[in-house]
Amino acid sequence: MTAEAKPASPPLTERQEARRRRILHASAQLAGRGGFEAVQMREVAEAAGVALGTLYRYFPSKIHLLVATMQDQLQHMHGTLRKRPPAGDDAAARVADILMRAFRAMQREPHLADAMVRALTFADRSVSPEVDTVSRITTAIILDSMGLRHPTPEQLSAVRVIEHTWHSALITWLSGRASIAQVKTDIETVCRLIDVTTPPDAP
Amino acid sequence: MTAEAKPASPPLTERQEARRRRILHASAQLAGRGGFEAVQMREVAEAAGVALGTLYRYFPSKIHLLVATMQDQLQHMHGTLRKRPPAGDDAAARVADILMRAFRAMQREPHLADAMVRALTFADRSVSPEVDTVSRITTAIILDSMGLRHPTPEQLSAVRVIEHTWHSALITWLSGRASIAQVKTDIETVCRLIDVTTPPDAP
DNA sequence: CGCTAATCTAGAACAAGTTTCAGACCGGAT
DNA sequence: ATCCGGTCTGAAACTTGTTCTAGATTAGCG
Repeated sequence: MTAEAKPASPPLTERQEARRRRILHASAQLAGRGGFEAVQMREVAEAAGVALGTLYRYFPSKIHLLVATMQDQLQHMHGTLRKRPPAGDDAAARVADILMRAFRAMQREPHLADAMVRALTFADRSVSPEVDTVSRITTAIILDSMGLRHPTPEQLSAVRVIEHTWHSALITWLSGRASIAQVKTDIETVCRLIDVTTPPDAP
Repeated sequence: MTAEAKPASPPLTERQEARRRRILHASAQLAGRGGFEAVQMREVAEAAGVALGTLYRYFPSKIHLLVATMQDQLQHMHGTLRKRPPAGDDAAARVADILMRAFRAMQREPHLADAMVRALTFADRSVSPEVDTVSRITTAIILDSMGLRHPTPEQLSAVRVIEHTWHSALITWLSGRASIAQVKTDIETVCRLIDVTTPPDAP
């Protein structure tokens, strides 16, 4: 089980799977230049070689599309990050390391990051399931880097707060209201919560 | 100096000030039912008794309008909160108390909160100055509740992270992905950072 | 193969944010 | 009081997300 898991609605045919993939590719491509506003549904449809109506059948809104794009990219990143274990003595340092690595990946594609993160935080209730999936993947990445199999409720709270900070810090960076250094500080600051919530022992 | 301070662009005439106020009132009114999508520029203009073009002269986009609405509401809230001092022994408890009080205010007007917070996190670079103003007011509220006149850089970092958590937790609540209890936990968790960054002394 | 339901395409149509424009109006300088 | 530049109005136009429709294609099945 390689961390996939679709809601297993109707199983897609090969051609459909290919269409879906073309759409996601076009979405990421367009987002890569131009960011959120450059992802125009008509253009996505054309670039994916698909009719507008079909695009909407696969992704019921632009937000759905971009959140799905984020799922896709996150999955990639999870794989990439997993290859090299995070550096750092304690859990806090390792989480900070992973998040900074992820942040550097975002810096390489700021427009893409913009489109995905803006969509994520703008999503309303109709996109909750998909956003939740993104959240689960993010949680998995963080817990992974902590090397925890059975986190305590307290630690899970800390992880939730770390995710909040991560998203919000990204937003402030993307909108030019915080520097890269600022984001780094914020991440390191919030990671201290892990120490607070991870009491004694631990070599 | 009661925490006002406009960028002092051209000073507005009385009638203009009145228009601006009517617009903000209409915006809050419409947001109060229906949330973000219920704030339609044509309707705001009509409700404010102003031409569409004029609305756009005062607020260059729907996002600008809603962020300005948030500034307005926050200012109110700052005043209200200031009246009764926050309860709690240490700074962390007081901050958590203030934020929970603010959160309860949001619960009374969830649609309005939705419109304002969604606009805030969706805002792009063109709205940075206005969003920054909101951020400054929020910071002021938090520092106020801590009773700090000269916060250390470390404490400021903690406050930044608290603001990140505050916004992001609100978002997850508004989009139905987190319960009220969850938000409470998140706030209390992040407020622990204040203890961590406020070393010895302090009765 | 031939049928049927589901899916896909092309394109029009609609909704709401934003822009534009001609003319009416307002406030300050002469 | 008159004139001028900036402001406001009303209305149309434009853009992009979303919906709808009629007809072509496809997938699965007897």
